[in-house]
Amino acid sequence: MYKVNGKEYQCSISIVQDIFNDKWKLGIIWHLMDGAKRYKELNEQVCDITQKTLTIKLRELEEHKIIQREVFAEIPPKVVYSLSHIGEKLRPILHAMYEWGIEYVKECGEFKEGATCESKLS
Amino acid sequence: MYKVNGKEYQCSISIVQDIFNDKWKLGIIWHLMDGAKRYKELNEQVCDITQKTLTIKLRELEEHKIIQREVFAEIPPKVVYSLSHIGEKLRPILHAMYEWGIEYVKECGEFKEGATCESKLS
DNA sequence: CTGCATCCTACATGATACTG
DNA sequence: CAGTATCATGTAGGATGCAG
Repeated sequence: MYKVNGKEYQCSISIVQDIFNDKWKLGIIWHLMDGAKRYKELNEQVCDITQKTLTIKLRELEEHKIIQREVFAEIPPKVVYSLSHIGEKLRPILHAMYEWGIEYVKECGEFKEGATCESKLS
Repeated sequence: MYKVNGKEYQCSISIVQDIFNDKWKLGIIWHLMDGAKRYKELNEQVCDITQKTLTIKLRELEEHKIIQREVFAEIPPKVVYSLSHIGEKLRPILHAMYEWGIEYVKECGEFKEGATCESKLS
């Protein structure tokens, strides 16, 4: 039995399931793997996400301590988000997911030209 | 640009996001990593899932070719589910998620006795 | 630029009962 | 045993406008 963020889980895999059970968090983390980014950059790079949803998801990731939020006292405002220590440890998992996706397309789908999302496999 | 299962994706990571964006699929796959299992076994082992939802998720995983469904012509009925070739390739990813979950609890949560879900890290 | 406040809807999931 | 059939519900997410 594990207890995190006020919830109880039977298995550590269900923690991961629960945290990432939405449409956006993986994509946000994926883009933060480039390095720290501003709100607007994320808004542009995470395809089709609305401002409202981006804000909510960033807050959730921050509460879960997977990302950090840094505010600069400037005009106009500047806020930068980056992966935390534990967030950084997601990197190999996201890489593996990325590669699995490629494999999956090879077996079950089609590949088209013009993929816009570079691999981040530095 | 990728096209799988009738949908288009900008990035292979979004394929993975889309496929596993629900409350149950990771858990189902996790339990199938033990080996092939019957409907009832899954119903018991995937905590708190209802029959209706289990059926829906198994159908989706089958459509996506991540699991296989095998029917035995017996009375009473016997149906067995198992990971497909591409499904098997999720194994290291789930393992990594499991371990990340442990790390996450160490940093951000509490550990209690009585975790019921063995690690499957044979 | 970085948000928040509303309003709204679709869909994922749950509860329960039933069947070949 | 392995599912369907109904009914009900919460909430994630979208659209839009406003604010410091």
